[in-house]
Amino acid sequence: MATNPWAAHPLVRNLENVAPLTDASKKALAELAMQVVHVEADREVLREGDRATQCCVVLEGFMINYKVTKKGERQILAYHLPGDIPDLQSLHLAVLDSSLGTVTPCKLGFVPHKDLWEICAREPDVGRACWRWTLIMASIYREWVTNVGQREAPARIGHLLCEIVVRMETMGLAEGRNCPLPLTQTELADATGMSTVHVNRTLQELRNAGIISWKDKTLSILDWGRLKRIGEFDPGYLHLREREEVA
Amino acid sequence: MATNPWAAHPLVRNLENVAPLTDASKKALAELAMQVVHVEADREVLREGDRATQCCVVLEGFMINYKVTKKGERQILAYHLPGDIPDLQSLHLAVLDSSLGTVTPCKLGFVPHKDLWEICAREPDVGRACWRWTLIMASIYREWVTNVGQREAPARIGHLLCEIVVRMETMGLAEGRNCPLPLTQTELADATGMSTVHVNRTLQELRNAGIISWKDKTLSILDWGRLKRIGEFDPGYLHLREREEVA
DNA sequence: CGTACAGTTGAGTTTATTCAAGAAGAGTGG
DNA sequence: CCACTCTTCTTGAATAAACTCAACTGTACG
Repeated sequence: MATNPWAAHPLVRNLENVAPLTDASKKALAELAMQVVHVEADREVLREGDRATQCCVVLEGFMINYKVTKKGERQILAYHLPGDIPDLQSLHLAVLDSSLGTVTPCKLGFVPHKDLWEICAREPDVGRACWRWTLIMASIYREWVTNVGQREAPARIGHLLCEIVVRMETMGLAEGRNCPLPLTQTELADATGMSTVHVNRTLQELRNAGIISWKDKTLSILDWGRLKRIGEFDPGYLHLREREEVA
Repeated sequence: MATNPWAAHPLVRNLENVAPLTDASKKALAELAMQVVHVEADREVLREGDRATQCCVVLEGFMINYKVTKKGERQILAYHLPGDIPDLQSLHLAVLDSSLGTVTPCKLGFVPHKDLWEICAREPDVGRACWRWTLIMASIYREWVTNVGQREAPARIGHLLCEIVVRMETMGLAEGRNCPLPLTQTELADATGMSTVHVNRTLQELRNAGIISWKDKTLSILDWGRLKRIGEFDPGYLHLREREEVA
């Protein structure tokens, strides 16, 4: 399978991680017609309230899903890596309930809903993978509610860092415990519901304890065991290794 | 449609709110074979880590979905009303990432995954409604992340109360702005990530301001406009009125 | 009448926030 | 290469929000 040319396509690679796909499905996914657009860093791509008729596939770069409160505070809801379809739910929920933006410069592919409906109907395993992917996202949201609702600062930051590293590794974007982390402390703050000042001080604690290092947009986990413990991180909610166990 | 005998079935009623169903689908849903079980209040029905081979339909009563942290704190992730299938995601994610429990005494119906797969394959509109329902739940989680992450105490409580009232009304369980609320302040605290003491004081603020009253397990919204404003509540994320607009 | 649980209150403490200012980089144009 | 700007990161100090602890009230129920 890995020798197939389609396997290199980020979308194929991502959905294959979610559920097994037939060769026909992989081919069809890789050959989906996309309108490719390059977007610079820190741009809003879709806004809460917009009505979608197409989906956005991340081909290169790092995106975020977020809401803005009445008081102007931003809550980041998810990070999206290449291969993700951040607005896949718009297939069924046409009106967006959150916004989508770039963190780094991104290469995006837009696919009409119609084409996605067709491929889901023609290749049932693609439909299954898509549904399953949205369910995994829901599971991640549940974990985030818990993170923000119950854990204190070091655990919140620790948990988030663990999640990012694991997801990066799954997509082959991280080696060992080193991983690109093109985020600002402000973005970490908006994801964990903390002030930037507090994030800064919490990161210093983790650094001074020799648990992480983070410079030049690269995060290194120096003591994975301790970070996991501090962040109460158990990767079960990512549902990574259940593929073969499900019908 | 409302005159059909199946329309009274809570499951039919709920899924019909989510997406349009054919008469054949409604009949099939209402006739699903269920193992009916009565469970008393405050019981754990499914535990995080369990492996599911069936789904749980709420027929009567009030359930919660929750996680317990290493430190023993509980985070409530969702409230479930009659007609809900709180663990519908287990169709694709066999290992549960959160627990399920009763708040009030409940009547539950258990349906094997196999039967649900069959009905989804046979009646595509049921499959669509199920997927859409899980996506609406994901949208609610996104709103909760924002609620817990960004809003301060009065807004958190206000927002949660607004959501519960609206969802109750949608299921025909609330009249006007009065609504059964069989929760303790502790359960409100575990849903909003606050201490019970702080919930208590925040509720008193809302009561003293003449915005709500809450006694005998019944919540009354005395000033809906003000509660909405305090809670920054915009029901768009519940995706209630998009049915006809989606393919 | 006693027990259990939910709700309430007060006081002290902790955690995190806000505000403000300075240091360190990265990128730009002269 | 330097000066300039912009953003990010860092630090200190005052403030505010929320938590913990502990006691006490009320109510339901056997």
